[in-house]
Amino acid sequence: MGDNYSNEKSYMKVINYIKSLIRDEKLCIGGKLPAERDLSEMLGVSRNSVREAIRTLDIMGVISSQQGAGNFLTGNFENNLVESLSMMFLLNQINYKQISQLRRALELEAIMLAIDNITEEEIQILRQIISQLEQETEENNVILDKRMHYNIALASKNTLIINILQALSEVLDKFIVDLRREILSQEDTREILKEAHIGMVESLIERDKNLAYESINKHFGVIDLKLNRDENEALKNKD
Amino acid sequence: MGDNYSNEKSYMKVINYIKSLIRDEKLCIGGKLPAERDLSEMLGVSRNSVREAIRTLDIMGVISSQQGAGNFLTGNFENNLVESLSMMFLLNQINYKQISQLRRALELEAIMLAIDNITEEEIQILRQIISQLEQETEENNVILDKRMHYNIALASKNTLIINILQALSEVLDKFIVDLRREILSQEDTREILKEAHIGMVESLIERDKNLAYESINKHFGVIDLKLNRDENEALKNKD
DNA sequence: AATCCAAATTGGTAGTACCACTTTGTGGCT
DNA sequence: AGCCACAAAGTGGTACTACCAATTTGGATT
Repeated sequence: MGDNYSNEKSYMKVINYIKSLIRDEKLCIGGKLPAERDLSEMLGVSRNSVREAIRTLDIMGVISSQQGAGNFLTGNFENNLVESLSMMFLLNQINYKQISQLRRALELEAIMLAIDNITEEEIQILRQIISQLEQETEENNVILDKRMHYNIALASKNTLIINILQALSEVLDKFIVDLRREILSQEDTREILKEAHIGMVESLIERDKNLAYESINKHFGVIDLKLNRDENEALKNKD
Repeated sequence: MGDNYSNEKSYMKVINYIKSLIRDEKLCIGGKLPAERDLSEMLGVSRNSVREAIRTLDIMGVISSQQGAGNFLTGNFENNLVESLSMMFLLNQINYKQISQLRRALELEAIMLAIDNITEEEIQILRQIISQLEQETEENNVILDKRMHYNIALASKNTLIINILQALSEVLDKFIVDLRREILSQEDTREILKEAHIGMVESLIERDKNLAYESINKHFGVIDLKLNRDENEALKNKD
């Protein structure tokens, strides 16, 4: 009966209000939200509820809080993805293999889009990274590796894919330092990986989608090999 | 100086504590979290802070709150993704095209994985959906379309990809009902889409990755066409 | 043994008070 | 006039209390 609409949770009122501010362009990125006490009064909810909403938007990456200054609309979503993926990991809902498969799909799409959209400057950056790969310290290789993938993603010009790839990279850093290090420390796999990387950059220079496809395959072939071996060992340990 | 480590925000203490419960397997999916008042006392923080943490985990999809009963560990992450993507939309950080590109990448990976992993039962389900596509009501087509994509995703056995695709589908539903309806209401595009769908199922039956690739291309070719046309019209309207 | 109702439990919300940090503005100094 | 310092105001961070609303629990009644 009583359609009094008050079933809406208080903190949702706040979130929806902030959404409406964004929609009506009364609030833009970088802008400052009304003070918590003001929001509280305006919407007729307690400051607790306001803060629950703010905290939520904070974790989502929509806003960032600065004590003493205010809450500001930002729009950094990578961190949110990292948190979510970490949680999925913790809950055993995903494993390395699934992340690797997702990453493979996105890297492939990214490089294909990059071939269509990359600029001359972006190619220069990649050329430079590749040439630096020659003076290989193990430590440097990890950094250069990440920088290369990141720059290819950037060239795709797809914010969403860039963000997700970045988040995946961070999660992998957090959970499988060992695997990355192992791959890079072995002569043979490192060599294949290097070939794959060079192939990827080459494909961007030549706008060669077939080469891109092959290179991505080569790249993730190495990783899958390791993952499958780890999986088998895990199974053996169960006996 | 004062490395007193108390810089950690109170609500982060709570989140980390819950994470540790999960890590130590003292808390499993479906399990009930300690009561808010207990958490508050245990960790030496106010109930406010506990609630900010709980709310955050709630929005992330990690837990779900039931008034009077308790907070329970769930692990439904789709909703979180939907919220985040909606926000990115609102903030104009992403557009239809980028979502479509991401979806294309995931659909492709999903069908490739499905070819390797699909079971006989899952194929039967898809066969049935395809045959139902013949008796085409516009309304039904939308539903069947979604069901088909979802079942292919399921067959990939990659939770992460399944979740993201599901989230993308919901976001698209929320924001571009018109586009979907338009594509399905036009004789020519609908026909191509149907061919693509049949091709996708066919490729799963025959374990034919080339056909899968072609079919995905055909499928998203239709969508991209519409998107590009919309984009051009938007540009024209700027004059 | 099954049912029902009251009490305890637990999440949802409001309000107040105070701390910590930042911004602002005012007054005094050069 | 311009600069600096310091006080005041503004704002997020946290704690505590009180009460409401829904669920669960457990004992009394049948």
